[in-house]
Amino acid sequence: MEYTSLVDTSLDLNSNPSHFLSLVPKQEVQSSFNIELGLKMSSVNDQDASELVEELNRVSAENKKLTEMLTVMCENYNALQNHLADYISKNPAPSDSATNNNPNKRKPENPVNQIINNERGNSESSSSDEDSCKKPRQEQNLKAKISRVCVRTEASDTGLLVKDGYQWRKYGQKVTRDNPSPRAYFKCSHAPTCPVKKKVQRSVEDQSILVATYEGEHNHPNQAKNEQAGSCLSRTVATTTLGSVPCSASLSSSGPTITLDLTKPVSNASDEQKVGGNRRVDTPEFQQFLVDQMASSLTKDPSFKAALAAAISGRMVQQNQSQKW
DNA sequence: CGTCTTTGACCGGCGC
DNA sequence: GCGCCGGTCAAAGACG
Repeated sequence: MEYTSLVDTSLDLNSNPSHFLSLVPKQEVQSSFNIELGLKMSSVNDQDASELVEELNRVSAENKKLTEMLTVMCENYNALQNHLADYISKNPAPSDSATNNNPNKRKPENPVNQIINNERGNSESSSSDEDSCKKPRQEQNLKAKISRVCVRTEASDTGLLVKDGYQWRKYGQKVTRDNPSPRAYFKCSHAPTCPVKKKVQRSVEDQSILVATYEGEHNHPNQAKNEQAGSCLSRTVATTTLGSVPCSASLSSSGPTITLDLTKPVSNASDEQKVGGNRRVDTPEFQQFLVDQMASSLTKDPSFKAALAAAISGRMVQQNQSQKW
């Protein structure tokens, strides 16, 4: 099975930010404009007054337009949610026995090659998961959730830290056979109360990508999540799995960018998504599937929306200021 | 001084 | 039974 870089699906939000303005909460939009207008009031004179009034009208009209777009967005979101619910009910997750055909063969596999989607609860979705190969079925059933997250880091960043809002305690590090990069083992700092563990290892193919494998579910609130979600995204790039598709959002100096990482094959993708072992990403059906997956996953993640909204609103202010000065 | 990280040792599962 | 391998433990050191 060969997966290469199949298609560049990067969505550069800079190209036309107004398309995404509907994602920005109304309050944020208003506050951004208020800040901008407040700054201008300090240097106002009579000649500028009419221009300011004119701009205020323009901004108000734009704000109204944005509100309408937001309403439409919310309606689309609800429709998507309903669509997703229908889809899940009609397409239940495949059972272990259906996919785990060769449980005893230990194959050297690249962890990045298995992006496991747990959003729909199909936690043990793939025979390719190295853990599932070795553990008794009973134990597999006990594992509440196993998910895999890819995080792109700066090339200079040699650490194995994946900021996800939770606190982790490192308890081990190993060099595995299939990857020269060491694998770090973390337990949730709330252990033993919280049973969640995670493994972090660099991708064989791309050393700048950290692959974090989470086992279990946190039984406590993520206290730092709200504070860290934004900083985490802006620091480097946060990547998650959108449905079965790995996706990353970066808020760099050049602006917000969402990237679908299709260089990483998907383990639990249904077979109908593959033809002869290769994904047919060029088909309209598959692209629609990607869009659906992206939309549903993005709209589900409040921290992602918050970070995205903050980035876009910041960008708007930046653009308006650059136009004015 | 308490907490966290590092790292070698140890353990258990698996294949031969 | 033996060796390989991934996962975990725990002592020692680093750090604030």
